[in-house]
Amino acid sequence: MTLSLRQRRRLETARDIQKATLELAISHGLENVTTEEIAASAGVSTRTFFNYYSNKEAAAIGVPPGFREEDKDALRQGTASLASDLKLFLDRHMGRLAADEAVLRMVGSVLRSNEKARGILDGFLASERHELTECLCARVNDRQVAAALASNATNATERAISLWEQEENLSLVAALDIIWEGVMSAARLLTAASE
Amino acid sequence: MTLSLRQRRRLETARDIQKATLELAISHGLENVTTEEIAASAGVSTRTFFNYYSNKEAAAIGVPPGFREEDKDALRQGTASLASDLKLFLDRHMGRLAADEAVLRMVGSVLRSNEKARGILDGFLASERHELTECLCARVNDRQVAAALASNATNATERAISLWEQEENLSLVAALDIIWEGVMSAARLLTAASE
DNA sequence: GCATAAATTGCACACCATGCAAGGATCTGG
DNA sequence: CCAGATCCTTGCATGGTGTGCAATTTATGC
Repeated sequence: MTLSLRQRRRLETARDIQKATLELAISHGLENVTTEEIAASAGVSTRTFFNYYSNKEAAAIGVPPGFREEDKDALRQGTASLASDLKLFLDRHMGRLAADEAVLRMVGSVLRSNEKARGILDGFLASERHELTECLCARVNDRQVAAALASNATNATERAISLWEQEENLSLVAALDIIWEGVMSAARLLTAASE
Repeated sequence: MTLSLRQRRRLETARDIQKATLELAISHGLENVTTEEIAASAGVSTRTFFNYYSNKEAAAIGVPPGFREEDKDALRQGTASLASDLKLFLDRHMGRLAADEAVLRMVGSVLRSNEKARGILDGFLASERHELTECLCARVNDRQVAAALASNATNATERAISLWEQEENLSLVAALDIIWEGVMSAARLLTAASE
């Protein structure tokens, strides 16, 4: 086995706490739930709750999946057009997010009403954006351009998730397709008749 | 006079509290400053502090200037290329932000280290993005494309501010020029050899 | 097994944020 | 200029948040 008993238990309680947080948040609203209630519902002491997460908003968000090294490598070394390589990268990442749709939907609901939670996620997204910028520097040789592309990409992901939340019967990857189409149209509009 | 004594005083104390918050945050870090200290420094009671702002992060951010109706009208009814009309719009907005550079710099410093503050600002930016999306719908007739353009625009503003914070001797509008160049290059790269 | 490291917990404490009610300042119309 | 309405400020009480510390229990590696 690759994980020790201690490590497995740690991951397990972390998940238990997040699960308890999200369930209580969905039924009563995160603002109206105390850390004490969450801890009790997860079967740990209040003090232990704070050993895992620094506050209830962080507990609700948990640890979102980051980019995979393999995917980043593929993007850096891709030989197709930048647009299609980038789309492929986002598709893979989105596929990973889709693995936990239930959690994603609950987290989204919390984010809509809680400022603090948004801030925590925003910090996480900022570091993802930075990571992607570094990665894209291997393709474009200009940091500002790489940053613009990375912003486009992470924004597209966010908007795709938001679209998926609104529309029933629309998968995450299908939502990303729609959003990406918009991104490409916007790029064409911006370049049209300029210069 | 257009404002009553009451209204003027209200604006004034709101500014006093923000000023006190930012000054204390700069010298000690917002985390290490209590609402009690801020209130005392602003010359009001703790209770009054909370009558103006719901927490110290909101007090630090204050009320950022939103988009002007005149600028939005100009964007909706613009006849030049979309890219240049949008750039003009952003330039005007940035000029307005530049009017209070000192505050902007202090707020930026707070945002870098405070999650809750980021979340509050992010909520504000989301509503600005939404506003801009509505506005752009008058130009592009497709909501997803408008949303992509609006994201590009607000992201460019954020990155321009961040660049301005890093580089000494670079004005806000000059920073926006650099960032915008990157946005346009990115758009060209995305459209190149695709389709 | 046994020493070591890590996890859990209770407790104390400072800080945050809100409701309520009393008192003071400002505004409005006569 | 004054009386009532309205808004603003404040103190107080209260419940929730988050951290430091020390004691106890539970894995781990030798």
